[in-house]
Amino acid sequence: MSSKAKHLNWSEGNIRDRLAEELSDPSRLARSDSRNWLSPTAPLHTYTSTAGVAVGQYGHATVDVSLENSTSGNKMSENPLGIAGVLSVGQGGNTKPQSGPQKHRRVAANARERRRMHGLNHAFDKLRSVIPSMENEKKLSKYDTLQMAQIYINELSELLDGVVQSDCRGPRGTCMSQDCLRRENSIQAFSPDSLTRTGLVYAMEPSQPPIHLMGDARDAEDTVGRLLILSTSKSDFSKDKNECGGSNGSDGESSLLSDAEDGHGLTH
DNA sequence: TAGGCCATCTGGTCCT
DNA sequence: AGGACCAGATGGCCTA
Repeated sequence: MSSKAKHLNWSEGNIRDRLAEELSDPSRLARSDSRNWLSPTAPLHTYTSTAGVAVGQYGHATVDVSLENSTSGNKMSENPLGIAGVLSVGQGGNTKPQSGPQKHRRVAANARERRRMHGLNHAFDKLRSVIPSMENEKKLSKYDTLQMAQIYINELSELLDGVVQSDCRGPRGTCMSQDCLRRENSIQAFSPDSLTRTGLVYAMEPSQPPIHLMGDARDAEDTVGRLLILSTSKSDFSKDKNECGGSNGSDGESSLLSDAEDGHGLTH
């Protein structure tokens, strides 16, 4: 099994174990609170490039990477000409020569863009850190991270719904609106097609009818309980991703649109 | 060696 | 005007 496929070896038990772990230690939950991530008092983090080179320290919105220090593991920045030198060469190829002020603005814009992307990568790292995954595994790609997060969140929602339901089993009509809406959304993300898209296959008892839950009054817990998330081969995963419209979803708009049209794409 | 993933540069657009 | 955001282009690294 490939490393990526092993990443996808999620089971309900895996996720529930992870959740139980989180619940058993309130401090972990606090650390996992996304509101804390956005706190201006968040500690500085050292961003480490894929080559293991620290390229800057930043707390959210207070990133400060000087042009001189903004080297990274990427070979681009190892150009002896430095960042400014690369400018004249131009990544895009047909870069017009720029005069002093223009060049300075471009250099500043490049630095801002780098910081922005580093912040984005840091956010991805934070997201990866709260997603259950196999130990000593290769890092999830960005695309995989988003897919996994979606599944994880939906699973947590299901668990939460289970807890809430056991606590407040009132008259059917009283807790329908919000709760049921959320459950429908959760189940929607677990539809067979969405699992296939994320490289997960589903299995259910052969006697059970196909799952098309949107607008269906089928009991959520019963249905989710019949879902068994299995690992799949990387080739299947790649194929599915291709069918989804891109190798890594970087064609974003089109693939997301097609997902949305199907009714179970990434929720925005 | 091809394909996947990523970092970076770049120019355009939108927003404040 | 300047910054944030976005998508396209490019090239490097890694793996099957």
